[in-house]
Amino acid sequence: MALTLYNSLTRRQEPFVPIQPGRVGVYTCGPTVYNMAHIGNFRAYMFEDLLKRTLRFCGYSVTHVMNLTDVDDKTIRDSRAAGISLGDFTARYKKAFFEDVDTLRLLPADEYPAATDHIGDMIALIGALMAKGIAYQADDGSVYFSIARWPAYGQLVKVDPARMRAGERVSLDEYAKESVADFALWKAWSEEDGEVGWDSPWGRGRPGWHIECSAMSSRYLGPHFDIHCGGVDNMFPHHEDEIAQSEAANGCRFVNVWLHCAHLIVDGEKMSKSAGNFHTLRDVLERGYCGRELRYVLLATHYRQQLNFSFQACDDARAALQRLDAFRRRLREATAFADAGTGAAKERSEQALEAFRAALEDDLNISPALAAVFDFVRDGNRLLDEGTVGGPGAAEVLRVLERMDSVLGVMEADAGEGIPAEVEALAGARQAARKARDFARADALRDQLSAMGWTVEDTPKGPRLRRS
RNA sequence: GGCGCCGUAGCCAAGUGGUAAGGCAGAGGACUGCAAAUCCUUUAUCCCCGGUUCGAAUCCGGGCGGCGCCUCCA
Repeated sequence: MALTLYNSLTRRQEPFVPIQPGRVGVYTCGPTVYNMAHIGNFRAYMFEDLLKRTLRFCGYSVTHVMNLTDVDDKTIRDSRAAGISLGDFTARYKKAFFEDVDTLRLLPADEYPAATDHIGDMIALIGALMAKGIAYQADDGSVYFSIARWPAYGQLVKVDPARMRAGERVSLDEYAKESVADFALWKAWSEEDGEVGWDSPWGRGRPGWHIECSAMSSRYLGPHFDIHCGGVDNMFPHHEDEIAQSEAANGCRFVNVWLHCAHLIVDGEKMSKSAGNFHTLRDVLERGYCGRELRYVLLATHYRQQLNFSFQACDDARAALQRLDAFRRRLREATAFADAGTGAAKERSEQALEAFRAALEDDLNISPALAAVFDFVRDGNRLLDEGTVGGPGAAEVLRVLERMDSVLGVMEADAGEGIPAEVEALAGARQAARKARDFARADALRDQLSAMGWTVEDTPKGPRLRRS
């Protein structure tokens, strides 16, 4: 079996074939840095993280580029409202974004190009389109891409330009365009832009939204690369326009595989500020959940499936993760036990890893992948109960579990498990009380430990302490 | 109006022609001094109505319900 992915361009699942053997270039649409990213945004970044980790798991070397949109209507509007420069304003949210990326254990991209650092690349791209006569400058001073002069337009979304509802959501000042479907490449400076603007062959202004992704993706990945991702809402017009601009300017195919993830909804409803169900990562953390718990929630639904977020789901995730943690803890301990033979462990491990791999290779089918993990946990626990796994066998099982986690990224961070001397002493006293069959005292000590946040588990090999 | 997605146990969620994975929660049991952890057993007329088929959650038609995109929203 090999990796297959659902390509939005062909609307079918197809084998993934990289342009260069063994190497994959991935571009993902990143945040517009004008506020805190919400959990819906992170759903998309989580899916991209899963893709990236799966590609690596399958042996590919991945180059990942994620843009930061730091100049657009909203960043300009809100920075002015805040009375600070665009750069100072977006810097705040860039910082917050990277903190969140870290909390959610998203693997960092290789490049995070910001739009404002690549204005030159965009001007060059627009220049190429002007030279080819595909773009034009309208009476309002802005430069537009002419769909009429690019018949290949509309590969991703089957839109009929004639059917587009002119005027409905098109601001009046855009009537300068030759056709409603034309989109801005360069927006002429206007009063609301304040200090923000760059000089160009078409006068002072700023780039349109779509052009940044075309310019920055080809800058870092070349004009033709493997995979481009984003949320479904970006298919049209953003990605459609990117394809048109890039292919028209560069004269070659832009992207081989387009992947889009479905949206996240909350308790069955669209997430919105007015509905009061709008959550940022920080909101979730304030409710007492940790990054990996939200990570699990965002990861556990297939990316093309609408994800229904709820705090119940966070609770479920916590319990599921504790099960994984407990299993790993047992395995760690068991590596120190006597060798119980590696046959059963090895066979079961290979089988589990294969099932896990097969599921992911099937368009990142996470549910069966997780099922493979939990089946493995159950069988592994059974072998541990039976005492048929120890020493090298346990190490083998542990190795496979950690290999799985290289994709999931949800297991307990190692943390040296430092047990305070005081806790250790109480546990020792409790054990002594148990030996003396003074159970009332033993239970009192256990309650005391519990109040301090520690759980005692009595195993055949002695008590085990863990944070609860 | 155009394009598209979805409806499977109390909750989340796979499966897309041969009588239903997995997680959480619940029930019973084993283990334990009691617990915890773990294991075993157990919990589904697959939204409705027709149709195709030897056989449908799975394909087709029609309903009902939820969600998304249609110019800068992941």
